[in-house]
Amino acid sequence: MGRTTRSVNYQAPTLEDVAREAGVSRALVSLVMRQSPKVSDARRKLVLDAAARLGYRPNANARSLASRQTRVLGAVLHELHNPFYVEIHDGIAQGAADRGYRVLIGTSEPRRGEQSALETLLELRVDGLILVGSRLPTPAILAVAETTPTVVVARDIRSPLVDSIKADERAGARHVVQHLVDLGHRHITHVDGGAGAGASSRRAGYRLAMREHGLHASIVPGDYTDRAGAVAAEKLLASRRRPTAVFAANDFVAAGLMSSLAEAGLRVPDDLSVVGYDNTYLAALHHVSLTTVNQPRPAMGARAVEFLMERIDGRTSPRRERMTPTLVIRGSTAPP
Amino acid sequence: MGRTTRSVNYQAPTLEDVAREAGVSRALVSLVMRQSPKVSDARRKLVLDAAARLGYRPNANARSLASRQTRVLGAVLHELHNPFYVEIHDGIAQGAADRGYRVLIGTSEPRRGEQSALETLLELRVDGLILVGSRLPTPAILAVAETTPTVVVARDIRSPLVDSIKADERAGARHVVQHLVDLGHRHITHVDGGAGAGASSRRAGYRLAMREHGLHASIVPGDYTDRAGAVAAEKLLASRRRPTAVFAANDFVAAGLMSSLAEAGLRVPDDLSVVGYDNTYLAALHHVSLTTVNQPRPAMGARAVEFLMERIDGRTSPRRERMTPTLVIRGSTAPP
DNA sequence: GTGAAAGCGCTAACAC
DNA sequence: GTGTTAGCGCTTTCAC
Repeated sequence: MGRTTRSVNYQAPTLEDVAREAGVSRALVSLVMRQSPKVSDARRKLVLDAAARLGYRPNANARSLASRQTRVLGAVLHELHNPFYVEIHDGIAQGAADRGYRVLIGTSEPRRGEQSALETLLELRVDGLILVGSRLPTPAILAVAETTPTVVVARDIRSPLVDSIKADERAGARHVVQHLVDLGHRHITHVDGGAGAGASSRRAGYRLAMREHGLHASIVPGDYTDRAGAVAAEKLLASRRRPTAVFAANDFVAAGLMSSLAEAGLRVPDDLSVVGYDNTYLAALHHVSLTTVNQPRPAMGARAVEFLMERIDGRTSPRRERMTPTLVIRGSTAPP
Repeated sequence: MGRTTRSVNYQAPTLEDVAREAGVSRALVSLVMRQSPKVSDARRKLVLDAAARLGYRPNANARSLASRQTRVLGAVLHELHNPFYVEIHDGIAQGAADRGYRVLIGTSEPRRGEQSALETLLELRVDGLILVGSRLPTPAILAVAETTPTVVVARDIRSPLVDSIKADERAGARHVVQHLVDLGHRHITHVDGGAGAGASSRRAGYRLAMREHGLHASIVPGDYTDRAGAVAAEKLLASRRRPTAVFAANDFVAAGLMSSLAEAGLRVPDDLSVVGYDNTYLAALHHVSLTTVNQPRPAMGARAVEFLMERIDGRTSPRRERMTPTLVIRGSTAPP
């Protein structure tokens, strides 16, 4: 095997090396690499062959330093574990690829803030930024938007500096309540999502809908985790007046809830109806079969890229888009 | 509001701007930014204040061009949707942060190969690369390792150029078979993971264990998706000789399997035992309660960073680590 | 500690 | 079409 690793102190070939190998000028190589049309096919091939021979790979740092653009979009997902965000990212990746942009996801230690992820991306001077489900304080986001085109998804920000895309959470929550009321439920409890993206709107929508139906709103605090659902279940089981239906802040909460309920011997939907939110694959599993609210995730991501492109191209007027959520009825709801 | 966006043609302040603002030389600012100890506290503060006033953010491109290192690690996850890979990434993020490195995840359009994600990271000249569950052809990985320190997780590569970390899948599969045999099963079918990372080892481990017990191995082809599980369930239901237990390639396959089984009116584990693999949160959901094999995911990620650091520091001898998997027994298995 | 000077690998005018 | 030139924003000797 001899010299095992070239990795250490390996010197990547440069434009200049390629030019020398091909016997042409550096400028010509640069033009070829940038796919300029004003290069003869013969010389192009000459250069490309030389580059391939050397294993040349353009240095993005040098390139963006000189050109003042990176053709890279930065994405920060609040949670990599939440399939909801990941599916939004699918739309982002697709949209970006369609336009010849790359996407990099900034990450940070588990749960240690999005700020550091953001910072990395910013130092790289990405051309634009998409924040998915961000829980960053608004001022922090605005400060970023001041310097870099920014759009937020699954969160609302009212500022001319950023565009936002989210589903109409209030409407989604109202659909849920309407569905349960139609089934005959009157005692409907909401386990909320705490500070999670969209949680306050879902809570507000629930409150509003309950009032409209002349029903009493009752809210158990939680967050977007199945753990929160389990905790909430215990509270519900211990309460004097058990609801006949529970509207969980998202599918994870609902799953945690259902697990604890099952452990306690309660059956869904016979003893209690449960509704989730987000329509993740979790909800679709037959064992779970959760009635839930669907948001057009990939479409939301694709739209974010669209808005971002417009901003990169100079649009300054803000865009705020509300996508329409739909209720997906499965087996976790039934008449009381 | 006046001029709404500064984003467009916003000119980020440079080292020079900070130096001017602080009334010092550029070199001093550079030293401060790199946290050099040989700067007096007074001058340090002077510079830091000026930088804060201007909203200065170092340009990573310029920095890495000059210093020939980025302090960034690139990660490529085969699938963002698979919580198994994401939890490995948690370990990576943690390990990297502990050592002052950043992590960027390369992405590509859904399902369109890891190669383009890799390319982006390589052009950025990341200091090292971690491939998680990669399905890239080995030569492609070796070509990359030739130029950049590389380690693979949840995949094995025998080459002095790359380190690898994976759990002992064969052992995991044997645990599964042993458990089922102990329960009294003799007709155990394996729904495999096709070309998935580790799938062939799980298959081999299953085969081996079955032979050791003098049992007949029977394999239904699949891949790492719940869809594959559903398809396999139909095949099993249609077969003359239905097994009493199924060992699924991973938890997703198991979930799909259980869903289809439930639809067909079969009960798990009463009519059929099911075992998964990976111990994702899916398996832990009470509604699923899947017996499965656990791999120490965050530890695997952390170890990957450790190896990568050694390689970046110059180690050239390869490391291959096999982590020990453990069987997690839940409610999906019972005597036939 | 501090300042000057060179150069990292590339792009972008600009002449030829 | 092709070659020349001047930076992009930073780090890194090296002399002071």
